[in-house]
This record gives sequence, structure tokens and C-alpha cells, in this order.
Amino acid sequence: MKIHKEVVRVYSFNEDGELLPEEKDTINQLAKMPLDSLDLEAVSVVTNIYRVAQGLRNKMEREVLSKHGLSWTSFSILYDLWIWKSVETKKLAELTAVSKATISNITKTLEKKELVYRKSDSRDRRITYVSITDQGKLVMEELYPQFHRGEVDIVSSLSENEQKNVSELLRRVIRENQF
Amino acid sequence: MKIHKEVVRVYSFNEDGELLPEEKDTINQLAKMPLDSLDLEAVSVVTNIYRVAQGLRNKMEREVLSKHGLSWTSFSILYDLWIWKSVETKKLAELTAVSKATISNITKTLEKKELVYRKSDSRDRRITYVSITDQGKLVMEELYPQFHRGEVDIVSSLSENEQKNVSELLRRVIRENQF
DNA sequence: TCAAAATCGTTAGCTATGAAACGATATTAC
DNA sequence: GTAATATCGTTTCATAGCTAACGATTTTGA
Repeated sequence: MKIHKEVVRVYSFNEDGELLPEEKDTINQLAKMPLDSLDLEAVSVVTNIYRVAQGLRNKMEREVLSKHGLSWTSFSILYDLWIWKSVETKKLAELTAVSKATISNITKTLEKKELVYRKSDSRDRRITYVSITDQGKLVMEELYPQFHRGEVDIVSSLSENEQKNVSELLRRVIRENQF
Repeated sequence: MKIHKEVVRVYSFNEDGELLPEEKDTINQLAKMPLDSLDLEAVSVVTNIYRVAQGLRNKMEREVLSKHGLSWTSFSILYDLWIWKSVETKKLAELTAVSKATISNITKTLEKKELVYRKSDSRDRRITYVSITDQGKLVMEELYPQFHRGEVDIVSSLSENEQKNVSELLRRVIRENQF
């Protein structure tokens, strides 16, 4: 079963979050960017966010989702179906923000595992509803508490205030960028 | 050409970063987790991090990397080769933290685009070096400044101090989790 | 010295992912 | 009323990504 890894780092950083001399040199000389034109703080923020996000995904897939052979995306689709019971394919694509084609493929896989089933609308035959099965519910009831424990775990080195702080700042980034 | 999107959200949140009533109900009733046992702050941190990370990747792939048909991962491999000139396949896999098999496939694609070339070691024939071509260098010299502008852009709604703050907290998360 | 073990990169086989094309169905315009 | 248009989900074809198996080497150990 496939466990998606993909912790792709762009920069090579040392432990203190500093660019290596080789990186500075290349950027400086080849891209003709003087070092004082580089916003190292922005580089650092962006890189750290990305690294945490991928670490998070890896940890969850490895420690929780792999038990039922689910990828992060499969899990998030199953989560949506758990919450909303029955959702049109189109709506599901919007909720999870992946393409219709991907939804089509993933629900097909989930259907093979008998965690969801599909049924087309009797009035408008273009529409297909995807629903969670009882077995799918059981899986979510087992996995969700573990998933949540993982979330708590990951940020446990931050105090409650620090967590609030990070959340608020990130929410601002999300809002400003319309992510 | 494929542009990786994948903004997979697990939770459905409202604009203020609150779980929807339907989510609370399902988690409460089906997973038998009383709401006061849920760490909503942790959920919020983790979700916001993931959302920013994916927004970042999407924005870069859409606005910068697609010009040369590069995915995030291809770009990061090309970046490493730009910095280090010539790297063994094995080392490249460690640097970018993807599997050797993936490196093999991606460098094959990059080789088709004539941005890199491969050559095996004459002493130890098991080893293959991947190097950036002149054309690859040109692409990086064009793309890197745009990539960096994107990074600066994304966090521009945070002050310098707030950026430092986020970076430091995230670095703690990275360190504690060994991400 | 030479067989066993380790190392390295590629291939095979799977899921995931997107864009674009397609086929079926509904809606709109005239 | 029917032809053009729009909508929806699937299929097709490409890359990305993983694990596991493989083939070619090199190193090790007795």
C-alpha cells in the first residue's frame, strides 16, 4: 500500500534556519541577486511552514491512516462523507479542493474497499451522490480519535498562547492570500 | 502539462477558524468524543499550517514554475543541482527527502527537457551523478528571483517581528518532532 | 581467492493527481 | 420543438510518488 511521503525541501538550511554559504553564493552570483535584496525571514517562514505541513502529513499517514490503507486525501474525503453522509461528486471536489477526476478515481478506490458507495440521481442522471457505508463509519470512528491525538501531539511543544498566536498569524496569511 | 494542486483540507472550518456544528456533532456523537476532550486550538494550528503550505505550493506552481512545466519537486531538485552542480542520485534523494525511485523518474523527465544530464562514476559503476546543464542554469536564473518574490509576497501581511515569531515557533515544532 | 553480503540505481506495479477530451443528460434560445 | 449550449462525471494520458524486486557492481570475510 502506498504511503505518500513527499517532504520536498527547496532550501538546504542549517539547524538554525540559515541558508548555507553555497546557497547564498549561487543565488548571489548566478541569479545576480545581492544578498541584501534577499528576504531571509520570508524564506525561513515559508520553508518552516512547508516542512511542518509535510511532516504532519507523513506522520499521520504512517502512524494512523496506513492501518486502513488510506492516503491523506482518501481520509479527508471519507471525513467529509462522515460529516455530511452523502455528497455529490462535484461538491466533494470543491470541499477537498481536488479535481473532479481525482475524486472520481479516489472514490472508486474507496468503493473497492467498501467504505463508500455511489448512486446517481434519479431526476438528474448527470449527478452522482457518494455516501459513506456503515463500514466506512466504523473506520472513521476508529481512526478519528487517533488522528486527533496526532494533531495534539505535533503541536504539544507550544503553549496554549503560542498556539493561539501561530493560528492567528497564519489565518491572516490565509485571508490575505485567499488560500 | 501537469500542475500539482492538491489543497486537501481535512476540516471544513468557517472563516474564523471554527469547526462547523455538523463537524462538532459527528465527532461528538459518532466518535464518542465529548467536545471538551477536543483540542480545538491544536486542530486550528495544524489545519492552518497545512492550508498555507498547500496554498504556497499551488501559487508557485501556477504563477512561476508552470512557465517551464516544472512541478514543485522538479524545481527543488533543479535548485539542488543549481547549488551543488553535480550530485549522486542517492544524495539527491536524501536532500529532497523523496525515494530513490522518485528521483530516478524525475531526473529522467528533467533529462528529457535537457535541464539535467546523468553520468555514471567511472570508478564505482553503481553510482550515477546528476548534473545541471547550461540550459538548466538559465531556467533557474530566470525562475529563482520570481520564486523568491512569491515567497516574500505570501508572508507580506506579517510584520518582520511576526515573521520571526512564526519562524521560531515552527522551528520548535520541527525540532521536537524531528521533521 | 572467491562466495556471501552490502550498496546503488532502475524497473515494475500500484495509487494519486491534473488537464483535456468525451459521452450522457439538461437547459436555453429562437 | 429542436438545435445549440451548458453541466456533470468518467476516461484517457501524462507525471509524480511509494514499495518491493531486480541487476549490476563493489566490499567483506573466512
